[in-house]
Amino acid sequence: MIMPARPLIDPQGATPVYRQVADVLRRRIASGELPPNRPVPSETQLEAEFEIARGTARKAIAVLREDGLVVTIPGRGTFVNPVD
Amino acid sequence: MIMPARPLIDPQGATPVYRQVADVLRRRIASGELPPNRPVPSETQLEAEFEIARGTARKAIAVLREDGLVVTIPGRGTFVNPVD
DNA sequence: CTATATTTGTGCGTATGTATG
DNA sequence: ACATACATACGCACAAATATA
Repeated sequence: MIMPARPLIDPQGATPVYRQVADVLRRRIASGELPPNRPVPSETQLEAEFEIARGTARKAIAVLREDGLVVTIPGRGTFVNPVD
Repeated sequence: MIMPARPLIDPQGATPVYRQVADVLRRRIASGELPPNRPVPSETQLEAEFEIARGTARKAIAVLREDGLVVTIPGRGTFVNPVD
């Protein structure tokens, strides 16, 4: 039996896992679940929640950063952008 | 001369270094060498003792924390759980 | 109150090895 | 060959919490 340990992610899907994770976070930002100036889950937390490798978590965050949705502050974390 | 700088750890072994370190600490807890409410060696100390990277030390501690053997307090340290 | 040291938290960058599509 | 992903491990820097001088 294959356990669907990752409800929101489809590892077999056409879109890469890191994009799927980025999309989930994007939705949380859009919905207000992750409000401006609040930290996005850390790489470690993303690892645990989505059961992904650290590199994949970082890649997901990088997507949001490139889209200007979040800003990363070294040593502190990644935060939802107040602008927009 | 090859220095056996890591007596208790085998970097080439089948089990990951962070698990081996966790096992060493687990034994120290079980034996009473690390009694309840006493601090486990800090990440820096584990780095020095086992000659590992800090990330590896953190992962070893994380294993013990997931097993409920220790509790970590930011800014203070990680302590052997009194329960059990 | 300030300053310093210690410890944990977080992130960045890199590297190696394995596996899959 | 290449991209994706996982797992492991190294090293470095900055931030925050705590404790102490």
